[in-house]
Amino acid sequence: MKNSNKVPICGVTYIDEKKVKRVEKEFPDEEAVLTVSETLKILGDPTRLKIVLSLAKEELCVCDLSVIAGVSISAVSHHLRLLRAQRLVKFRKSGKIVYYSLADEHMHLIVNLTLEHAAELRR
Amino acid sequence: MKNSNKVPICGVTYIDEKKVKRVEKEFPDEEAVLTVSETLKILGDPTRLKIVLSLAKEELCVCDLSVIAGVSISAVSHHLRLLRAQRLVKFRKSGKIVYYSLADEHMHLIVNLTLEHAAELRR
DNA sequence: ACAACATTTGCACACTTGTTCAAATGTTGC
DNA sequence: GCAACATTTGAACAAGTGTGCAAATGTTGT
Repeated sequence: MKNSNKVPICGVTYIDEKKVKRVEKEFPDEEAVLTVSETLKILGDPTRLKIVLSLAKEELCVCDLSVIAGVSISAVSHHLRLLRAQRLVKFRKSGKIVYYSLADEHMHLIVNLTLEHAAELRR
Repeated sequence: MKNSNKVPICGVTYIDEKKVKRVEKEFPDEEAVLTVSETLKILGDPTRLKIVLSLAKEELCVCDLSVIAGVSISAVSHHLRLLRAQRLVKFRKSGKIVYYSLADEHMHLIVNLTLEHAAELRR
């Protein structure tokens, strides 16, 4: 951001300071923005989205997820690590096999809303 | 995907084919998955999320967005191009100034849901 | 036509990301 | 203990991304 050192930033005449202040007044703090954007970024990958969409229907092991998502088991595992880190999925171990499932109900809602949005765009 | 050429993929004993088939049965088609993940990816950047959060409250010009988001006007403009391409925002021109706003109501919902999810994690 | 200004665009560069391969870890049954 | 297997992890690499700078575009008022 070079502009902030210079005056005027844009022609001061055109900046609507009232609007800016109004927006900034109840803006989520930096941390919240980062958390949310991180979550959305995690979902913003086709492979991970497939994983999440699958888990929205069934509890599945890594191996089965690999088949559905169409990538290697290793790749799935890497993605699951990210999903776990953001607490979007949970898992339980049963011997060698690890079963994953969605962490909470928010995930379903978010995904479904975005599907609706996509559907609307195609009309 | 190297595994798909080899048999068995995992120990055939452990793959639950029924589950896999069940999930694949009504899976969104590839195109839908790509569209949705693309939308989420777009929102999955702190700067763009700030832009969207701002526009959720006020119609704003590029210059004001630059101040709120804390990046250069150029950067904001680049981001707005992406947001426009995904039809997440719309705009109107008034002389030199271009005013941006959110494209539809889905955006509000998606963002708010994710904020809720974030809030829940912090409890 | 010109100067002033908001916005956009092309380029460059550091940085991030998704993937695979190979090796490591952990678990089961012999 | 050992072999078999599911999963995880680390390294490496190509491809993608966010940013600022500088130049281009478009608009207004003189």
